[in-house]
Amino acid sequence: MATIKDVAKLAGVSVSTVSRVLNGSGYVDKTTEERVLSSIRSLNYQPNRIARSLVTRKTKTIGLILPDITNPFFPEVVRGAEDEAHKRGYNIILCNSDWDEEKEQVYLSVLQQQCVDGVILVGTKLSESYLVSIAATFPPIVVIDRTIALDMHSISSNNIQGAYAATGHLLAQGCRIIGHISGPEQSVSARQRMQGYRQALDEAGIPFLPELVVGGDYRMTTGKAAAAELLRRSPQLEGIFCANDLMAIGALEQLREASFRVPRDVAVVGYDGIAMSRYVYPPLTTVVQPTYRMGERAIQLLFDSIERNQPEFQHIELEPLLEIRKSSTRRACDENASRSRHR
Amino acid sequence: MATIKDVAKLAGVSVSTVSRVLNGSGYVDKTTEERVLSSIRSLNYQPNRIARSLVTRKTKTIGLILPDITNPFFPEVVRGAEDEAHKRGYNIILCNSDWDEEKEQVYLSVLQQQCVDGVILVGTKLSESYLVSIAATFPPIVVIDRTIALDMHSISSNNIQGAYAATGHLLAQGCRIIGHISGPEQSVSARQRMQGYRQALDEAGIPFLPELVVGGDYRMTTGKAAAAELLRRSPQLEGIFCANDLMAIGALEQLREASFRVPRDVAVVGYDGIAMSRYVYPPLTTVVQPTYRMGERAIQLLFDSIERNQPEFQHIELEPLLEIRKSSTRRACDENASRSRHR
DNA sequence: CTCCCGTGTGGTAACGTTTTCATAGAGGTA
DNA sequence: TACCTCTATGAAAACGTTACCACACGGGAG
Repeated sequence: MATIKDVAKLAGVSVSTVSRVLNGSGYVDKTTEERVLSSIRSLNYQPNRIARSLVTRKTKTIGLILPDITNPFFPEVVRGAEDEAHKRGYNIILCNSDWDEEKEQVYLSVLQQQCVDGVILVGTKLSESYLVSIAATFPPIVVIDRTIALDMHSISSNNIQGAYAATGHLLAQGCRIIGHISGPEQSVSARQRMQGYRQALDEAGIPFLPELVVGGDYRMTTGKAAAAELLRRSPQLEGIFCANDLMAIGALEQLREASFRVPRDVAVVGYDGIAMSRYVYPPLTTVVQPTYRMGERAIQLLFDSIERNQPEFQHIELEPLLEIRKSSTRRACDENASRSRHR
Repeated sequence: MATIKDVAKLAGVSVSTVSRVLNGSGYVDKTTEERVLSSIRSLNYQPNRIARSLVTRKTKTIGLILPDITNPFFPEVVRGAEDEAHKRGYNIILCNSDWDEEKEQVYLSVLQQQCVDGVILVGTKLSESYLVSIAATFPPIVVIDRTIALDMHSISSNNIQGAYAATGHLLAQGCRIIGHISGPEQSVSARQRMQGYRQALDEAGIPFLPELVVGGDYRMTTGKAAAAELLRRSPQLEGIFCANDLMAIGALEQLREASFRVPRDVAVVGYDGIAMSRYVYPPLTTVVQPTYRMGERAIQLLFDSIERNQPEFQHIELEPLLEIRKSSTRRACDENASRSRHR
């Protein structure tokens, strides 16, 4: 690989001048510039980013830590982030933490050594106090899918509102006995979705029954088991609101195996709006989160922090959107074949 | 951030000694080592990878270029690669090329500037000659999902064999008029799958009819349209072998909308084994590719090239596996659908 | 006694950039 | 003429490591 010195030698100038041409900084004569550029071309020179990073202390690299890229909620977040990063000349380093705090910490430390310019944490399990404590020695951090009150960027969607809309929809479909398969207890968003569920029941004057809530962990198999448990506890069940789509899909499977008809016997609503939700049978009503936008916005926030040096921390809350499909439309469930929206 | 100099000063030794402790290279006295280690701890020192990379010319970073992380075939490949990379102390830089040759080239160049130690190309559209031509000036490259004959690592699964098994399965189910929704023409794997399809028909003594093949591009909507076209051309259709699962899922949707029963009227088989395939209705028979393993093996190959300096290029071919589900089993297809509960 | 080798340590030149400072000519102004 | 400013350029010091070389000490072999 040719270096800046080779270019300088070939063009008959000093490395300083080549550097100035490269960065468009300082004065450089028109004709020398052309000479330099042609040397660059003929040597097929590409500046070494590592060397550049060492002196500028910027790597144009952003670390993205998420639980598991295999989980269909995350790829779109990543895509949003990567697209936006690429536009701005940044690269993304991907890390899978498996919802494991320790692994998250390891990755954070690796990223710090790697001198990334920023970090995006999706669905982190790290405590707010820990995050705030490391923020001082870290490049800017954006937390997605979790609201951090203090000195840190965060992006989330309004889980309470989304869950409230989902449960409200089930009520509007005539369901009165509505179960909830919740997310993991430590998860803030899971708790918020539960809260939205309770709030909707409250406002409809329906008492909250603890036995109608089964704890899950966002995985498909758990959703299936939870649905079975729910049916065991309350055979009269009319609707299930699941804290995410994967569990809802597991629930659909259980219902089918137990010969319940969806939505006629039991209506089901999920959460997240993963691509798969549209193609299960019956197509799953779900609360769509703006995942792509979340990744995109995260990069924008980091960019503002890094390049514009904007110190104010932003807490962005995006709106989730209830997308009604067949799994919950009891009124018009048989005749109305193509009511679902296509994007 | 503390540097190696700070550590050296605090421990009362030279930077060389600290470096030796850090890398476990050369002689260093037991007690000095402890003194250095405790200085490292008390300063919370972390070696700067950028500086290290500049001199060692190794970044412990691997670039992974794929078409679109949002496409459910890829996350598992990425996960396999990332897990294996993490074990070995490497990081992954993720790039989405959108099946766009130009974007692939841009990313390759960026990765080269970034001095990655290796590159994984998944489903690249770049020509073999181009790849071979850049290989000389590049870090080691592994091509996944494409066999490169020449001087380059490659990992693929046997597409002909997989497609042959899929089509053979449809024949075994009694299908005689079997359509094929193919992948993009430029794609080698797509052509191979077509070849396996033809071969199976051949051996069963069934003539190959060009009108039973509709060209697709691996996307769901195309699969849907292609299925419609296939039904228009040949209403007697008994089976469809799709070159990937997404198109198969699109086909299922079309068949449902056109009131064909799957698998009784038309049996459907997909390819890839994406997670979603299990949860559509009816569950999709598919040729499962060992995606996780492909990513994993790719890293192993790169690792051998980088650290062990093994020069021989390997062409690994993994076995795909036909996973039979309801979308193609014509014998026992009805019972489940009509067993709904009445109360 | 001398030589050599194993051990332990420090000094310093890389690595490929950017950045800061110095220099110098050209042209304008007082 | 003397001085300043603008333009154009080069030299050299960073950036934080590793790697190479030099040196010193002790002890065993000859």
